[in-house]
Amino acid sequence: MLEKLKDAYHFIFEDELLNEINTSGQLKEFKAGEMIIDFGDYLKSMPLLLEGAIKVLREDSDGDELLLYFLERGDTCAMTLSCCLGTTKSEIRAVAERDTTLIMIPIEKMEDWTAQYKSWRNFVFESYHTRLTEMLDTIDTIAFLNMDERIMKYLQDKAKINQDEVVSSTHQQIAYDLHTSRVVVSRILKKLEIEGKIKLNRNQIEVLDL
Amino acid sequence: MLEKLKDAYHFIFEDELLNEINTSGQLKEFKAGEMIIDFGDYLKSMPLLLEGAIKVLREDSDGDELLLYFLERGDTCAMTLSCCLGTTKSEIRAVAERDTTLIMIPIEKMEDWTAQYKSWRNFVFESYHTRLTEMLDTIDTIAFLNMDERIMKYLQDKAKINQDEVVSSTHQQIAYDLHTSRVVVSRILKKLEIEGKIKLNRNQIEVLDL
DNA sequence: AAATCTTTGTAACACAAGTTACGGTACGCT
DNA sequence: AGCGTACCGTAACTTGTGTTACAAAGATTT
Repeated sequence: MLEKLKDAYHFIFEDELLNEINTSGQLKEFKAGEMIIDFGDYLKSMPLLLEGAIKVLREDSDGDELLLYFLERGDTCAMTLSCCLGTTKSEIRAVAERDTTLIMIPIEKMEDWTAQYKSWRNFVFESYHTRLTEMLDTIDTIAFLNMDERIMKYLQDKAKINQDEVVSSTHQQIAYDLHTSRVVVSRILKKLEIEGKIKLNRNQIEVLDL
Repeated sequence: MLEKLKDAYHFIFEDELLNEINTSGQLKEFKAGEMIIDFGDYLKSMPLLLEGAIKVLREDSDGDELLLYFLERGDTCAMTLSCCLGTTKSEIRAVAERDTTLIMIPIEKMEDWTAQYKSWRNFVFESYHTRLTEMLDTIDTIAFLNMDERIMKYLQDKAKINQDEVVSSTHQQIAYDLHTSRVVVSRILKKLEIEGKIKLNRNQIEVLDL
């Protein structure tokens, strides 16, 4: 574990802190598709992402979903972060986008480290900052783009996150993430294919325009 | 200034810190409608809200606006906060919603206080948390509500922020904030009036259903 | 009061996106 | 091979929202 940890975080944290994380953190693995956090969960530990990718979702009262953003190595879930501190319920759902390993840090440690390590404080602030920026981007996408553009952006993001220009999703799954209907997705995907931006196959979409 | 400061923040900060804020902070006043921060501004100080209210906007590449949220007494602009730390440009515009007084804190102080005062750290974390929550709410509103509901929510929020059930805005101003057109706003407002939820007058909308 | 400007109301139309419906095609299973 | 299921394509229609156009009502200036 220490190796993976150093691999991902040695730029950010000093050795002493890395060792602390190593001793008090707990390694957890999730298979692609597994749920990591659900709405309303109380969190007693904070996740640091070592490998893989996580997608973070929002849900409304009718159970309709909406993708917020993806998390990659080196990220932490800032929403979780603030939930930990406030011991409030989770406002989001987190699902493993692909096989993922993360370190769970007990929240008791967090306050100590915040007081003690400047690098930890910077990391926490940095995380909040990137998360806020990501949220702004999400808002821009929903508010200012039409569905064609949103789908294209979604595919590009997903290709990037999975480091694979072939996105393995059904039209229905995309529809859930973007809070629209399957028919709309199919229609627009076909249009994008005709425009030469993607190539369609069963369960697979090749993104040509990255 | 110290009085106002204590008035708004004595629950949160210890006396020592309040005194520090008092000596290094600078009082600023803005009239309703004045711009406080614009897109791309570099920030060399962080605002603490003493009195009044601020509205925070986002803008897309075409210059179209969208209201993100309102700030009240005791709030700070978490976007600004993270801009300060990263010394990056402002991603948002902040406009005085009504006459507003705030304290500008030089960013150099912030790091000292973060290391030194637990109450300051808590305040910063708390601010990030409420801001993220607010952003989630904004996303919910845009993604899951239709325009009727968005307008109603907007009016209720605005009435609350200004502590006045009469909202003094033109239809055009509302249209800008919600990123839609004046005609749409007029149409829906008329409908809401017929439903008995509001009462329309020139430049004024009385919110009956708070 | 006349002229002008701002704000609001309303109709008629355009268009993107959501819905319903149904057929076809690939895949897995027995 | 035959059957059932999941996935995809497409047409026809509805709905919500944006657009254009114009007129009327207040407010402001001259």
